[in-house]
Amino acid sequence: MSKQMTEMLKGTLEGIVLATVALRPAYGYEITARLREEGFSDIVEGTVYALLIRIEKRGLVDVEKVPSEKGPPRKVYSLNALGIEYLEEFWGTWKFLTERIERLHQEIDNQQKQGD
Amino acid sequence: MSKQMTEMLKGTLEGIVLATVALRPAYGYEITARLREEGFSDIVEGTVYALLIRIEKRGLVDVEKVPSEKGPPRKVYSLNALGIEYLEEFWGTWKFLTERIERLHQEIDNQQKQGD
DNA sequence: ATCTACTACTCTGCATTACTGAGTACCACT
DNA sequence: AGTGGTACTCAGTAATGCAGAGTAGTAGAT
Repeated sequence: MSKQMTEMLKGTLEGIVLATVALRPAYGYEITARLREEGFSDIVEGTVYALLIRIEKRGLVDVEKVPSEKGPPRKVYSLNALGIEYLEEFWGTWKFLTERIERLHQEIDNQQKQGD
Repeated sequence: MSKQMTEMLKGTLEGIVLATVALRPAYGYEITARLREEGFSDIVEGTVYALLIRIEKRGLVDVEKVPSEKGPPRKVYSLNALGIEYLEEFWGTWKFLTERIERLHQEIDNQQKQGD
């Protein structure tokens, strides 16, 4: 993982995982695997599990233990009402940030065009 | 500042400041003020100054001391070749992240529409 | 002259978060 | 017994932003 990406994930990985769970309930190992498929190739399991415990403690998700055919029981997480609310807030914060960064990017772009 | 925004700024504030300086050279107090005007109303000075010292140490910016009419001399930062390269990398990482988050957002949106 | 206010930069300690790297446990197959 | 894949846990570390205080320079008010 590039250092840049690691730092950028701080504050966004939580939203990404909440959104993943919002799409459909999932357990840690599955979430980690899905993130890796999505291109976050170097996400470590420990990071995801720690995050899941965090959001569980904050009461954003409900947890259900489900036996697995191939290993220890799975902790299946699903977004509850508080989690949905929190995810909405995340989209808002994210939108605010992307708009400002996008604006900066375009200002630089325009400047470069004028410099030709 | 919301806790969400604080965490989200980790890893992105650096790019925001680099982009701000790329637009035109600037000094710390000015950058802080500009960020506040842009909507990052609760950015603290200490954060920006610490970040500037960091990117200076990494050799991403050049610094020039310029006397001020109204206070201590200003440290004017401008992006150098290495900084420009680094900023390009930032845009790449940022694009990767926004694409994936945007995709997640739309998948949830589509799901909600189907759920009607 | 000194007090206040604004400009401008610095510094220490803290909270949060992701990574590293190791460990535990359960099951299937050889 | 040993290997490999599934599934979760945990201690220690690095990086970053915030809180809050401090230092300094200039100008105008008291």
